Amino acid sequence: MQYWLFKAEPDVFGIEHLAAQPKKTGRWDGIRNYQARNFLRDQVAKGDAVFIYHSHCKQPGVVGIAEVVKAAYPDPTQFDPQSPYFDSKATPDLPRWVAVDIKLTSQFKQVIPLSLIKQQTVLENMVLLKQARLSIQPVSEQEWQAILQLADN
DNA sequence: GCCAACGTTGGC
DNA sequence: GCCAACGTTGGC
Repeated sequence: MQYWLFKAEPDVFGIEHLAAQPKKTGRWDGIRNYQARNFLRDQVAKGDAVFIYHSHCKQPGVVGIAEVVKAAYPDPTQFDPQSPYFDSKATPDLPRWVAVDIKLTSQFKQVIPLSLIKQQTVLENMVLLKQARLSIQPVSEQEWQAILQLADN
């Protein structure tokens, strides 16, 4: 089993939206970056554990944990002209982008803020800190445990 | 809202 | 294939 961090903008689709889905399970779609896509398509597997991270908001940080319940499949939004994620170069025969389904398993009482993560020596090599703009990224087991210890519950 | 970092596009 | 122009991300 592998660990991941998925970024979300809470104004668009954040942990609150996921929590409001039936069975707290929803589609993680709209990923339009090749490096993130490759992780999602080739490595993210059913049963993997995911930190949900809120970016572009007042208090950026890790807000909860989800589990991958369905591995990569073609992201339907790429075929939908009404969707902001529509891609005219993608076809059902040659899909370009993928989505996964995740189920919310834990919502932290308090955000684990980026500012706190930055203070941890064990976390200084996190992809989150090294490569700021990657929206799907691997997390090592050591990093996973260190962040869990920062959770207030 | 600003701006640095970095990804993508397209002319040549 | 290079690289300038442009667009997006995301912390602050």
